[in-house]
Amino acid sequence: MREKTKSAQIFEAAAGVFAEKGFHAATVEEIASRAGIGKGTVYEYFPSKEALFRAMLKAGMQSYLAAVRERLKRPASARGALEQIALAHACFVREKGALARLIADEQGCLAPWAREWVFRMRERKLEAIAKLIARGAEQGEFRPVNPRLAAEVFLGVVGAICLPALFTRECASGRGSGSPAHAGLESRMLEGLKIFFHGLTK
Amino acid sequence: MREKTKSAQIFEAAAGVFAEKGFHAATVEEIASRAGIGKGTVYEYFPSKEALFRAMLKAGMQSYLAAVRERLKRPASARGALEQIALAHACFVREKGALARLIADEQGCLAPWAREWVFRMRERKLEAIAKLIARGAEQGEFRPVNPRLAAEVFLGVVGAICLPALFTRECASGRGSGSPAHAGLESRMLEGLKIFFHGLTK
Amino acid sequence: MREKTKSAQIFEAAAGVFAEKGFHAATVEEIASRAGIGKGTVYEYFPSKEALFRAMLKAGMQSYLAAVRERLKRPASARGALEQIALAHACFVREKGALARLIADEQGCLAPWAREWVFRMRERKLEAIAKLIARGAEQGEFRPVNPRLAAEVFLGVVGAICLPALFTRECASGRGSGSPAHAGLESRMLEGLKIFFHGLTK
Amino acid sequence: MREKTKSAQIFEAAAGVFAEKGFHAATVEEIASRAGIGKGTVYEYFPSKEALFRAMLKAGMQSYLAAVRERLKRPASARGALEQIALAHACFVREKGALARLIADEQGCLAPWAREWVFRMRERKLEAIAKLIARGAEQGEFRPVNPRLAAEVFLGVVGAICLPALFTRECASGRGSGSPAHAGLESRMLEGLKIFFHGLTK
DNA sequence: TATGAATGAGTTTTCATTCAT
DNA sequence: GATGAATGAAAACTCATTCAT
Repeated sequence: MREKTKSAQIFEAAAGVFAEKGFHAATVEEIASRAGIGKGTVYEYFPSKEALFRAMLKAGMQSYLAAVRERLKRPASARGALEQIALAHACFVREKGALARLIADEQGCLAPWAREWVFRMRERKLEAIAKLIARGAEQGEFRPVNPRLAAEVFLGVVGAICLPALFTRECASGRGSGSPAHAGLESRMLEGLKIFFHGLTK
Repeated sequence: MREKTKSAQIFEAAAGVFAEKGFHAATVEEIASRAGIGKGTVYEYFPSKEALFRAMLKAGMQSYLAAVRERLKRPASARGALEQIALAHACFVREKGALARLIADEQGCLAPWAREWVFRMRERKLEAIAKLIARGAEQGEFRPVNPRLAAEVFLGVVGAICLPALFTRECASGRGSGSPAHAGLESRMLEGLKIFFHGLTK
Repeated sequence: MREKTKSAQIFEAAAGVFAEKGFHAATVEEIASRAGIGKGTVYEYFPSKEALFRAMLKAGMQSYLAAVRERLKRPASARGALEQIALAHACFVREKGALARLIADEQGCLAPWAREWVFRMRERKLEAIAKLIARGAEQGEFRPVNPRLAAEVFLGVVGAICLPALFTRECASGRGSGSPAHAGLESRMLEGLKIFFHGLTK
Repeated sequence: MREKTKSAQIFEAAAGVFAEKGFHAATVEEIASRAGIGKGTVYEYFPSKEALFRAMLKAGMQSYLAAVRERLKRPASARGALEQIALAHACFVREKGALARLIADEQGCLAPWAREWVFRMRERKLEAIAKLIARGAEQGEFRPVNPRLAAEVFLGVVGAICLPALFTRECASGRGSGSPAHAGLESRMLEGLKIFFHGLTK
């Protein structure tokens, strides 16, 4: 009766190592040893280092999206919805720092194919957020702005607020809640967003 | 009478290759061949691949800072100063795409030491910007806000606006001015900043 | 009531895989799966891959020798005896193509120890055949020749006639009788031997 | 002023190791060390172990064919031509034992692609020899026989005569002339062929 | 000074073998 | 007995670095 599947164990170790070292500098050996298994065992679950990386990114992105969707279930104003997205982002960063550095981090220095994949993900997020902002503008909640541009600004703000938390070493240990960089991440997020929303108001 | 010193030639080639492939996937051989010199020659100028990387980052950062300082020479309002910083950033991205992806890009997945170095650079920038914002608030130009937080938001906005330009392939070729992603980078920057400044006003 | 013992099952699968891939490229996993058993089970019957290979060669050689002896039971002229040997060889190739490629094939590129073993087997065959030829010469059936040399020539002829059948893919499937390369193997053998016997006559 | 090119050095070492161990069991490290160079150097000349193997086979086959053609320059009777072919074969075996085991040896246990390549080479040889035999029959030199079958028999005889020389360890050392297995290889070849030619006569 | 051929440490990947179930 | 998940030794291959020219 193990709590985690072997795949999940490997994912977690891989996220940590890949985030710390980057794809090329990470070694399968270190991933395996951090997962507490033998090197060969990794290859029982993933056909190659790259496949492991892709699978981990994909799973991570799905869990990220699931967290966002969960928070958007209840209807809310445009501002409320955007705040929920931002808080989901902060929460993801706080709880899965290592993964977040690879996924939520929009600008990772990855292999070209990974960069493109991450970029496409970002485009999808931008579209959804731009739609929210456009709706907010139509309904008089925001002043009229270029929704696409405002969406980019929004993601920039959210990312910037989380950045310090991504640089701390403790991220990797999973439960970074005690780290000073994480302290009040959500409240700093809300306060930072106030500037953004103030910029969209009236 | 060469236009560029050998070091500068190597820096330029290195920036391109490092930005495209990342530190580990980049090979000294490709850097040398792109610089039009022999592999061994690189080692006449830099003792190791890592030393070349550090030196290139440092030189790049210095040219970045010089560009910013140049734009801040003439006295200006706080908003004017921040706009100049943002435009310098955009200009740097447009002209040295590859380098920018490594330097201006705050979140690169680099080796730990490089990440820390980049992080410290960011801290210095944040301090300077926070000071500008605090001054603007004191002088009634902005409403009172947490200057440090606002500075983070500012960098987030500036970075987000430049991001699409950093993803385009043409960056590497040095003169990316024709690329659609670069078109109107400065005007998009100013428009994006309007939201930010609106958020700081009244 | 299984028709075949587990060992025989494994032998058959092993012969196929070893013949197709060679000793080193063959994997225990594929042998097991082709035998329809689990990988670990192979090790219940053979202590190692190499032991399995040796045992399979040995068993194969025994069945080859048994087939030859069976055909030599009834007294015959020297020519008749040699023809029976050749036909036994052809028959073995036709029915156990994969094994034949490993055993009857005198020149396999095997591990050194296997090569020596195969070579010793060949020496024994040569001795027996040389004796037959010498007897034939004594009794006036053949003209006087160097019996050892003639025996080598005999084996060369027999092997050459069978060669095309050893290269066909269908060998592995066990019952290759339908293959064009096998069609008339025995009659081609007898016709080829006519040249040989003509060379020994008068 | 080296006597041999680096490629030739590697070819020679590779032929020895591949012949002794087979393709899969041979290691690049051993080939390199036998060639007296570093492991990495092999990869400066050949992109992969397999490429080295193919190149070595091809070069070896060309030198084999060149040796045969050289001996067929002067016009000769069909028998004379066949004898020259056989002697070229014997000579090749004596001088390049290791390579011969891979090339002249018709039945090597190689990777499938290599097996097919060797088989096609054999087919070409068979055609040429069959033509010689057919011509000899037309001109009354030989009695009428199936030329294709007779060619197969011829190759079988030639191969069988050389076989003992291929099994000796000294082959690899290049100049195996002192080995007992090589002693009188040519004279044994001619004597063995007498049986064959006697079989074709009258 | 500039070069690139040579090198071997380090990485990914495979697979024979073990052993708990 | 039978199994297959787990393992790590071993092998192909890459590339930073050296050094003779």
